[in-house]
Amino acid sequence: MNLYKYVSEKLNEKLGFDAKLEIPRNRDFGDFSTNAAMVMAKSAGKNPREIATELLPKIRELDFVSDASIAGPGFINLKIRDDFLWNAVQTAANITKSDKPMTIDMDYGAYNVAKSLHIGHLRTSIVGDTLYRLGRAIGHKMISYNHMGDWGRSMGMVIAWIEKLHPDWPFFRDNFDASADYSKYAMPIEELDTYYPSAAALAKTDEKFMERAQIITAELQNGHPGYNALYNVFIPISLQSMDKIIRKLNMLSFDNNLGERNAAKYAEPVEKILRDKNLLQQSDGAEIVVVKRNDDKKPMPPVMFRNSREALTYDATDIMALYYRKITDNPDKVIYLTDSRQSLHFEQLFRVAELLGMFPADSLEHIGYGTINGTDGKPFKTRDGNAAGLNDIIDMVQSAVRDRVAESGKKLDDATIDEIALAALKFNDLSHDLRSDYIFEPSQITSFEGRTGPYILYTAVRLNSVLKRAGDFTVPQNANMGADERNLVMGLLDFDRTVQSAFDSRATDLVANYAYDVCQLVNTFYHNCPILRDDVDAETRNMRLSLIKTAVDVLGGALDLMGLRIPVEM
RNA sequence: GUGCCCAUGGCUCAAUUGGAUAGAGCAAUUGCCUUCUAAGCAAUAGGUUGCAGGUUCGAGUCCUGCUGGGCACGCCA
Repeated sequence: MNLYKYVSEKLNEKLGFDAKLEIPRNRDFGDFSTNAAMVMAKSAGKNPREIATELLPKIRELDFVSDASIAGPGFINLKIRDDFLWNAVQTAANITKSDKPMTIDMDYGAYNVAKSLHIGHLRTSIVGDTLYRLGRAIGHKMISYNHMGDWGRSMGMVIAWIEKLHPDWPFFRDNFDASADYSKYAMPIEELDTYYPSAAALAKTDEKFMERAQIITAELQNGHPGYNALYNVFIPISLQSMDKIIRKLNMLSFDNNLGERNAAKYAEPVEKILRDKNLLQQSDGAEIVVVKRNDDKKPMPPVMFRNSREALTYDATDIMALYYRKITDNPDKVIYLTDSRQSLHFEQLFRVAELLGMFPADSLEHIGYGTINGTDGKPFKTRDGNAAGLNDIIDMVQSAVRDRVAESGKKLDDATIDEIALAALKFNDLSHDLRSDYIFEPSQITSFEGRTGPYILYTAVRLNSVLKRAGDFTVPQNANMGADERNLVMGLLDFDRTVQSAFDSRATDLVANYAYDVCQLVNTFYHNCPILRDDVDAETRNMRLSLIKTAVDVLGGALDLMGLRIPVEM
């Protein structure tokens, strides 16, 4: 039930005017408020309060309105009838499906093969997963892509490094036998993870090594059998390690783990379209697509399709990936979720897609999120100055929860501790505005007072505990609500609206902050309104129990959208 | 140099996308466990929304200029 939408539509219908319904910041003003009179006054050249006085009787005719009054410069404040609210709140946890469902490709994660996940992958993973769940809940057909970095220079670096370690391995021989089984060359993930950083460090000082890596990259892409066989040895190892983190973060698994390598298969058809449309140009030995327009005020460099060493760049593979999605999903929208530093790249990419006639500009969307910084305001690093690994961060939060539990004398199993830790980590990430940077302070994440994920879980756990003790109860037809109960009802009735606008504006922080707001209302109610005490009469008890049930459903719904679960106890 | 983004109590973040008295959490001070889980509730204190103009019934939000910060700008992804 989307109360906001319902009231808004009925009100506009009654007034014959498209007014904007607002929820007053100050609840004393009423449940809803409209500025219709002030907007109408402008075109009519009249006093807003005068018009408001004319509108008031009409508004009072609406059956769900218990009171309407004029305030301030001409706001009309509404109060909703309690019996209407009580009836409405029974379906507060339901999410309204979209009346025009779309097919939406979501590109997030973008994990790199043979490079362990680090803090830079945190937001794209967590927020991407939540956006996906939001879209799905609203009824869109969501298709997720982990566009893996599995075909670029880093692959050449890793292979070059292995060549350095094991020059005697068969992959590097001229008489390589592609039909043999090479699975015995598989290395543990911990070892594989060290290859890229080592190679990258060496390449910085050793030009010859860098050159070798570049040659290998090009040869790999052109089908060199030995390199491809070796590549096929370490790819599954890497995929397994990604999968482990995905499960640790309680993310939905990707519908597609298809990256640059898959995209590169479509080089030919894409290049043909580019040539047919006469879009490819030679420049300094490279092939480029000019995307600059005459009316551009900002610099708009060309898109690099193929570099002077004849390797495909990520510009090229991104175009091909888009082509692949067009011919397989034919989506209404493609949403990319990456670091905001890639904004220019995506603007260029979208222009190429438009030039190719593949996707209109408004069907492609890039959401750029800010960086996660340390207290110094610079990208978060571990104490030794390295980018913090995702596994290390998760472990750190988990051990902090373990300490906290030990301190309190509670006994919780490992699964519960992991769930609490995950809530701390994910809520922190989701509750921040996507577009801005935020500061990641381990001590703040791991202290669980106030505005945190554990606070939300704790609230839900307490509610469940009451429901469990209470046993069966009946939902009363009507309710005589006090202020705390009524405030909670209004909060719960805002769930559907929040979900809708969170997806519409791609703002996952709305869901997280909503959950927190509801918890505050719940906890005030919980504190002030006894339920199972002997002096509470049956009618009141039933009313409060049904309210708690709905609150758990709503909180559970919000938590589910964040990929979190309510523990049994904590 | 060109362009994009940001600036809100001591700290970390909000503000229904132009609405009414700018709200939370942390840190500080204080009260509440013989009551359904105190990871909780309640109270006090803390603000010229970076600076200067402008737009209108109304600006933290929109426009202009300035100051300070972040980021990007063809052969990495």
